[in-house]
Amino acid sequence: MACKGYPGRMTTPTPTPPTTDWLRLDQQICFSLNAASRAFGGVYRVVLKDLGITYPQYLVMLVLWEHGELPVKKLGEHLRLDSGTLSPLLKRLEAAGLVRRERSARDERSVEVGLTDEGDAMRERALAVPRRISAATGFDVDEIRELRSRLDELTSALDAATLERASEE
Amino acid sequence: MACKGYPGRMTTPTPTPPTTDWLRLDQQICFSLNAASRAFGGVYRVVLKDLGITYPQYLVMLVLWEHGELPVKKLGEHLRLDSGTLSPLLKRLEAAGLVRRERSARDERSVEVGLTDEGDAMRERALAVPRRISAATGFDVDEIRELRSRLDELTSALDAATLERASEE
DNA sequence: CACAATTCAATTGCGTACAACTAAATGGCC
DNA sequence: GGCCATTTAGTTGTACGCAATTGAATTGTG
Repeated sequence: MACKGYPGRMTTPTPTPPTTDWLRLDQQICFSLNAASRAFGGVYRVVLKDLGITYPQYLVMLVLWEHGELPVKKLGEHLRLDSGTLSPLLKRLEAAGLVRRERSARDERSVEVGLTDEGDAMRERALAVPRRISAATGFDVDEIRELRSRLDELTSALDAATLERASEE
Repeated sequence: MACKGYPGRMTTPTPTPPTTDWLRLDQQICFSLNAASRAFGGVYRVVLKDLGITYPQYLVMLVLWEHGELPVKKLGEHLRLDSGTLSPLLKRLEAAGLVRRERSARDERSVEVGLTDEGDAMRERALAVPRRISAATGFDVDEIRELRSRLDELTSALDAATLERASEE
């Protein structure tokens, strides 16, 4: 590295930001959101170690436990994920023996994803997960519900805004 | 693929889940959180295209605009990120001409990250970003603040829980 | 001063995310 | 039936995020 020795500073650090500085990190809702999301990731990593799957893989299993066999497309709609993310993820779940993938007979473009016996059996063990996670948040059920609905509102608004901007071009 | 032809279903889709099914996707706060975080990502991707940086890179710039020159370690503390994430990210910002990295003279282990003139100048253009993002959320300032503090509580609780579990082993 | 423990950035390896593209299959439409 | 737009997974390339490791520099202790 070394970057040829340089004395002291490189640039004037913003002299005196106004009291309402819209660029302050702690003002950014997105940062709090991102941080909370990653903090959850940390807890799930610990809790899911028993099951040997990652958090996104756990989400896929949730959908399959709830809905049974499903084409990749539908899976992606439930999870907000596209095939670029799901294809390799599903291959890993398949390699782990938890799901099975097969071309649909009626529509050869579609791939149906279903649980193996082992994947189905994991549901029992997974029942302990939500309680452990819930305990880690320190929030009660009503607080969680409230926060959840707020976040879902936010997501809807953001999705709508993204589509608007995309269509402006 | 082909998976040797298989007729109909693969596994019994859970027969009749109890009314309070803790494994339902829409019950998971983490999913709402994750979805909101990625929805933000989408909006930022559009808004930040003008500046030619990604959202995590924008967060780094926020910290540098606010605090001026900083060692990688401190940057990571502000952002909850480690060198595994920051090192390559900072190299990209350096390649883009926005930041400069140099070994500290006092402590050769440490690398000081500072803004270039170009990086400092970008601050002006970035002032438009928070307003555009805020508009996209459809939330007013108080709602945002409320949500932010809730999320920060959540993050603290989750971090504490992660540390507890880690120390249990 | 010597030497072990610690600190710090970088690297490696793995697993998401997502845009852009490819290729196969399907469904109108003439 | 032949043809074209659309749908669907998969692949490629780029960029996080994080655990684990490496290697250099520093600090604490005798």
